[in-house]
Amino acid sequence: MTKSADHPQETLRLDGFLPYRLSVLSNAVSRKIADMYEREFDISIWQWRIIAVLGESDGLTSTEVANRTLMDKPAVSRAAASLTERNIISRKSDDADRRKAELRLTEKGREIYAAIKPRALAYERELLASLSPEESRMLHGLLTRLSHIASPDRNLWSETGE
Amino acid sequence: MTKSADHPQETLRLDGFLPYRLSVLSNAVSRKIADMYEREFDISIWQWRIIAVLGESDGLTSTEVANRTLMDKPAVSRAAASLTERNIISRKSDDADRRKAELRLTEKGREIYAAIKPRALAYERELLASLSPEESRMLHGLLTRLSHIASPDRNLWSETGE
DNA sequence: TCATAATAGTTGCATTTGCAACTAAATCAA
DNA sequence: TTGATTTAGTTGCAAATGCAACTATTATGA
Repeated sequence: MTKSADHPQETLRLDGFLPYRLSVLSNAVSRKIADMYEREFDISIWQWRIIAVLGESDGLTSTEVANRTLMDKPAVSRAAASLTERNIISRKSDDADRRKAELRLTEKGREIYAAIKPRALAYERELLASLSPEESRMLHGLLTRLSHIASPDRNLWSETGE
Repeated sequence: MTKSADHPQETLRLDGFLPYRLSVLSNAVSRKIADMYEREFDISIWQWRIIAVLGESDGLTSTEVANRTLMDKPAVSRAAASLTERNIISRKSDDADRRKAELRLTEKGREIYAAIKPRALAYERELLASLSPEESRMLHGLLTRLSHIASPDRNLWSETGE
C-alpha cells in the first residue's frame, strides 16, 4: 500500500496545512494591494474588481460582473452604487429589458483603471520575481487544478487559460 | 532583452491575476472546511486554529497562540473565551506573572481535536489528490517563496519546513 | 519607592461581509 | 389577458473583522 509518501503530512502542523497557508498568503497579498488601491485612489477591493472587469470588457450588467468577479450580487450592487456616485462608472438601463443596466467606465473611471493597472501588474511581478517563468507557469497550473477540486462547479479557470 | 516572457501577462485579466486567484481559491477552500467544522462541531475557523495549535503544543499563552496562528489578540481573546465557556480549553493563570494564562485543551477539547484532525487532513489530501508528490512539494515551495515576498517580516515559513 | 514605560489580555466600536428577503420587470402558461 | 414563475437588482440585518482604546500586572529607572 501507499505508506505515506503521497500524504503531505500525517501530523497536523498548522503552518504546513494547505488551507491555512493559502489563507495567510492570500490575506497578506490582498491586504498589501488593497492598501495601495485605498491609500492612493480610495478604491476598495470590490470596487477594484468591478473596475478591472469593466476595463477588460465594458458594458456588462451587474449580474455579469458578479459572475466574472465571483462577488455576490449585493456586493456588486453596493460597490457599483458607490462608483456611480463618484462618477467612476455609469449605468445605462437597457431599453429592451428595463431590469438590466449596462455598466461602463466613465472617462474618470478609465483614468483610474489606467493608473491602477500597471501598479497591480507591477505588484504581481514583484510577487513572482523570485520565480522562474516555468515556475510561474507551474504555479498557475497548480492553482488551476486546486481550484477545480475546491469549487468544481466553477468552470471559470479551465477554458479561460491561454 | 526580455521581451515579455518573464511577465506573466501584460494584459490584466482578473482571472489570471495572481492576487485574485489566491483570494478566490483560499475563500473556496476555507469556506469548505469551515462548513465542516461548523456543521459538525460548531467550531469557527478561529476556534479551530486555536484548537489546532494547542493540539500540537499545549500550554501556550494567548499571545503565543496569536503569533502562531497569525490571528490578532482580540480575535484570540474572544475565540478562547468562547472555547473556555464551552469547556473545550482551560486557562490557568501563571502564578509568576499573573497577566499571563496558559491555554490547554480539556479532555473534551482533545476529543474534538482528535475528531477534526483526520477530517482536515483528509480534505487536504482530497485537494492535493490531483497533484503528484513532487508537484505537491513544489506547490509548498512556491507558496513559501511567495509568502516571503508578501510578508517579509514573517520568518515563520522558512525555518519551520521539514 | 514611586513614577513611567512596557506587556498580556479584554472591551468597544465602526466597517465589512454574507445571506435572506424584498421590489420591479419580464416571461410563461392557462 | 392575467396569474404564477423567473430574473435583475436592491435593501436590511445579523454576524464577522480589524483596530483602537482600555485595564491589570510587571518591569524599569531616577
